[in-house]
Amino acid sequence: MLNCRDCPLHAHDVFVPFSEEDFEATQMLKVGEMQIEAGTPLLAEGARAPQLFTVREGMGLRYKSLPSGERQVINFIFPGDFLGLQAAVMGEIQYSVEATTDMKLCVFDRASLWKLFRISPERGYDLTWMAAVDEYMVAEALTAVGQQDATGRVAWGLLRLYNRAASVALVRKKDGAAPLPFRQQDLADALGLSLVHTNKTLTRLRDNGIADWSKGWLRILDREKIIEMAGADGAQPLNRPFM
Amino acid sequence: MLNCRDCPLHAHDVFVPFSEEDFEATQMLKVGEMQIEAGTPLLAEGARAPQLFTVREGMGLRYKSLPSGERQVINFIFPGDFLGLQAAVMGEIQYSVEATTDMKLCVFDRASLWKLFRISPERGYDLTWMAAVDEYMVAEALTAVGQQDATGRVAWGLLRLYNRAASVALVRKKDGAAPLPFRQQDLADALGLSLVHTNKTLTRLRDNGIADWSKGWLRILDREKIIEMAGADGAQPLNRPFM
DNA sequence: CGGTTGTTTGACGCCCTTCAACGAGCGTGG
DNA sequence: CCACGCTCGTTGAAGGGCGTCAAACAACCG
Repeated sequence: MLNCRDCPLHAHDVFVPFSEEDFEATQMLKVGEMQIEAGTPLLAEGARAPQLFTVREGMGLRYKSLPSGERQVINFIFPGDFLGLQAAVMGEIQYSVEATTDMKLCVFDRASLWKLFRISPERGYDLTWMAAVDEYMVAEALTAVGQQDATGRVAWGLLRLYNRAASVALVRKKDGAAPLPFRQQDLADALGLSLVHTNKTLTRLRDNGIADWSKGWLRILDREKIIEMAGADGAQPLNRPFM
Repeated sequence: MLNCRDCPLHAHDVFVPFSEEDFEATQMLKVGEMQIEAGTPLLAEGARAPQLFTVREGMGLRYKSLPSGERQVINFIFPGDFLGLQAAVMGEIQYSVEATTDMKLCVFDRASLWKLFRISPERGYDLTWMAAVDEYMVAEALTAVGQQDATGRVAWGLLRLYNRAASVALVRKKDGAAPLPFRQQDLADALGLSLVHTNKTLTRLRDNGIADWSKGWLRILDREKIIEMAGADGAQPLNRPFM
C-alpha cells in the first residue's frame, strides 16, 4: 500500500503541503486502495457508502438525477478530489459519482472520520476547507449556468476544465493540450444545455480560434478571449488541502 | 450579551442540539453581537472580513456578481445560517451578503476559528457538516436551474423558501403563510430567469391554485402538486448543526 | 461487416428575453 | 392635503436563442 509520503499528488502546487503531523494523521485513517474501470459507478444516490475516497489518478463525474430522468452534472472529478465527505457528515449520499476513465483511489474509513478531528485538529480544519472549496466551485457553476448564455457557459466550462487539468499537471507539453475524456453530453448536462446546442457552440468556438476540444483533447487557443467570454477573472484554481 | 444557552434558535428541530461542551466552545469564540438595517451590505466580494456571523433574526441574500453587472443569488439567508466560513478558510470572500430585512447577528472572531478545532473537535466536525450542507443546497439549486423549465424552477424556489421558513418557525399560524420579504427580482436572479417571466410564472401558479406569493407572504396552496412540479421529493430540510 | 456509441448538421418552432408602458404603494415636500 | 418621485409589480407585443426532431457520419469493436 502506497505510503502517503510517496503520494504523487504532493508534486502539485495547488495543494497545500503536508506537515509531519498531517502525514501521520492521514496515514492513520487510510484503510486501503482501490482501482476501478472506466464506466463504473463509485457512489450512488441514496446509498450508504461506508467509505471515503481520494482520487489519485483518473477522472469522473459527480451528478444528481431528477425524477424526470435527466441529470445535472455537479462537478467533474479530478485527481486530488475527496469524495464522500458530504455523505459522511450528512448521513446519506445526495448524488452519484461515476468513473469516466480508469481510476486509482485511496480509501478511508468513514466511521472513523470523526476521530480525525480529535487526533489532528489541523486535518479537521483542512476538511472544512475542502468542503468550502467544493461549495465555491458549485456556486461558480451556478453563476455560469444561471447568468450566461450558451456561448458564455461553454467557454466557462472549457476554461474551468482546462485549468483544473493544468493544476494537476495533465497538460501535454508539446502543444499545451489537456486530456478531456468526457462526452459532449456530459458537458451539456453540466451546463444545462442540450447536446445539440452544446455541439454547435463547441464548433463555433473551434472555428473562431477560441478553443478546440476534439478527439479527447482540449486546447485553449485564445486565452484572453475565452476568459472574457466566460465572464471570469483569469485566476487559477485556489490553493487547497487534500486528503 | 446573549448567552449561547439562551439562544432562541435551539427551539427549532432542524438544528442538532448542543452538548455541554458545545455551549462552552461556542461561547468562547463569540465576541459580540450586531444589528443591521434592511438593505445593508454585510459582506462584500473581494473584501477581507475579520468576522464570522450567525444569523439570529432576519433574512438576507448571498450573491455573486458578474463583470457584466448581473448577479446570481446563490442562496437566501435565514436564521441559523453561518456566514463567512468560506472566507475564513479560503482567505478571500467570493460573494456578497446583503440584509433584506433588519438582522440580528452573533459575531465570532475569524482569526481564532482554527482554535475551535483544537478546543472542541466536535464543533470542528460540525463546521465541516455545515459547509457540506451549504454545498448540498447550492448543488440542489444548480440542478433546478440547469434542468428545469421556468415553471419548475419557480415552483422549486418557492418550495425551498417555504420549507426553510417553516423550519425556523416563521410560518403564520392562522393561514400557514410564510413571510417572504424579497423582491421578485431576487427570485429571478436566484433562478436564472428574467424578472418579467418570473412574474408571469408566479401569476400562473397563483391562478392555478398552486402557490400564492403576494404582499410579502407565501402560501403553498397545493403541496402535492408543487412538489411534483419542483422535481423534488417531499423531504424537509436536513438536520444540521449551527454555530 | 453489422451494431453500438458519440459527433455533426439542418429544419422548425416555442419558451423565454427584451422592450415598453402602466398601475399601485409609499414616503417626501410644498 | 395633494403633487411628485421612486420602487416594485403587472401586462402586452415582438423577436430570437435554444430545444426538439431527424438523419447522416465517424469511430470502434466483436
